Amino acid sequence: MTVSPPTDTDDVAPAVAELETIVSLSKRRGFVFPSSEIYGGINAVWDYGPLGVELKNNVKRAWWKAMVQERDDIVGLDAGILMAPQVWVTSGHVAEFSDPMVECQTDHRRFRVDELPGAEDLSPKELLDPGIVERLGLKCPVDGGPLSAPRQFNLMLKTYLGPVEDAAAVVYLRPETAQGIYVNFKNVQATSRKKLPFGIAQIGKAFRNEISPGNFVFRMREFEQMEMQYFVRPDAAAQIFDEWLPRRRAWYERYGVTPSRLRFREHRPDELAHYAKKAVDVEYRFPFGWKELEGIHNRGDFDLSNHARASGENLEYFDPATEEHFIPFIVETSAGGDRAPFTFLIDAYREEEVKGEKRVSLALHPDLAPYKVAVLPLLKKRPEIVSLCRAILDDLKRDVMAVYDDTASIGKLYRRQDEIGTPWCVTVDVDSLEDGAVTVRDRDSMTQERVPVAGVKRAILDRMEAARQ
RNA sequence: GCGGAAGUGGCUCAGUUGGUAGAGCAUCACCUUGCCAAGGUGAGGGUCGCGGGUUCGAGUCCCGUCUUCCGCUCCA
Repeated sequence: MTVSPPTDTDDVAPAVAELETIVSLSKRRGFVFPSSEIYGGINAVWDYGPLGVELKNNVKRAWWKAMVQERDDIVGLDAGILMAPQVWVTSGHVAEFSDPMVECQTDHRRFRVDELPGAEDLSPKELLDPGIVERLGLKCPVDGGPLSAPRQFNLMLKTYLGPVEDAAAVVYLRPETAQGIYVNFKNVQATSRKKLPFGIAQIGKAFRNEISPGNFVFRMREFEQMEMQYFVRPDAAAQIFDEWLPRRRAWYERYGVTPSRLRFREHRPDELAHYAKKAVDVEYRFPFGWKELEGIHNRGDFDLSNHARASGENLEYFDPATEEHFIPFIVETSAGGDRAPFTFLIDAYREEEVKGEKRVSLALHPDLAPYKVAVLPLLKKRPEIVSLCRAILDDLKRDVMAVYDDTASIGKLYRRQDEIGTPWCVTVDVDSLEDGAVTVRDRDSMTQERVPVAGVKRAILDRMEAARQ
């Protein structure tokens, strides 16, 4: 599998819009708000508004559909955010996510103490010794400047389990959802009776004390992951890894992301995470550069072997075909549950000039759009028209997200729906009262079609089905 | 965490040498219009991020703090 070279200057596919434009639209129309805004906000946490939660739920549903519903080799799981503390020792996160670091006083670069020349063999206690810098004469490896005393950086969030704040009850908020899948491997395999290769899918919150959060919802301290852990024979891992790359890229394209704004990037050996044998990112051309949307990793037997060793449980799989016992390898696809909706939102953004006015529309895939259809009266003064609208709306609502609006002229009502990505509008006019038909207007083609009132829902559902082809 | 910039109605911004806040758009009501952001009248909405200080008086000056953006560092 060939992947693109890791450059950030590759600009064959410029971003759709400035980040501020997207943030502004999100706030204005109720997709995303800063958390706790009336108190000045809280760093790196964002809240989804009425439209945002619909978009995000639709994205999660689309992912689940592709992973679980449409495949018979993957099953779902919803594990707890809180786990036994030992899980994070075994996973390597306690060691890898927690580093004593020093900062250069002159150029403000930061370094892990255990990577400084002369400090490689220090014990964990010595690494945090406030006098260690002076005692060993440590200097900034870049400019030779003086270094601060070591400080502990811990990327995992902690809380207390139980009513008493006792050190013994400290637990972590999971920094990744994957471990919930690994510790349930035996339970899921036994009850689902799946044979290798098979996968476990999970969507849920994870928490990290990011050093540099930012870029809107791109890097948050509380975020959602959509992960699928695929358990395979060790000798099949490399090939199965390669098969997942195009599959995952195709998923983004299936829901409308422009192909030229997607690329693969393979991690260099020196940037691999502590658990990974091989890693390829699916990247998107965000307004702030090419950034990771999703990581596809070959984790080998790192996780299951360590959990087997630390817990004493036998986590081997018995292959009835070859009568072998072995620890499966894991190929994971780990997608951002906030980055994905963010990407679909950005890539759907359209701007055009109409009579000197800027017209904004979101070309969201119908499966992702917050509302599938808006029911609009051409003339709200006629009570028969409004009540016909209501009847049509009530019928549509039983199957799809639908909305009614009559607080502006018809042109403006259309524009509002365009701006939030509603693919279809149903318009009731005076003629509807005579001929029993209404207008169905399509956002992207700007075409209109007369449809009998009794066939409106069928027409919308047919269009949704057609959009999935 | 360091350096730089910025925080004024939902959004985008103006606010002159300090004299207790405005515009456009948006929202709502009524009138008008009746298939792609038309027009008119009116209304609601801001203790100017937060706290403190200087001053007779602070959106304007000073200090602190929080948040956002850019760069560095780090990271999925």
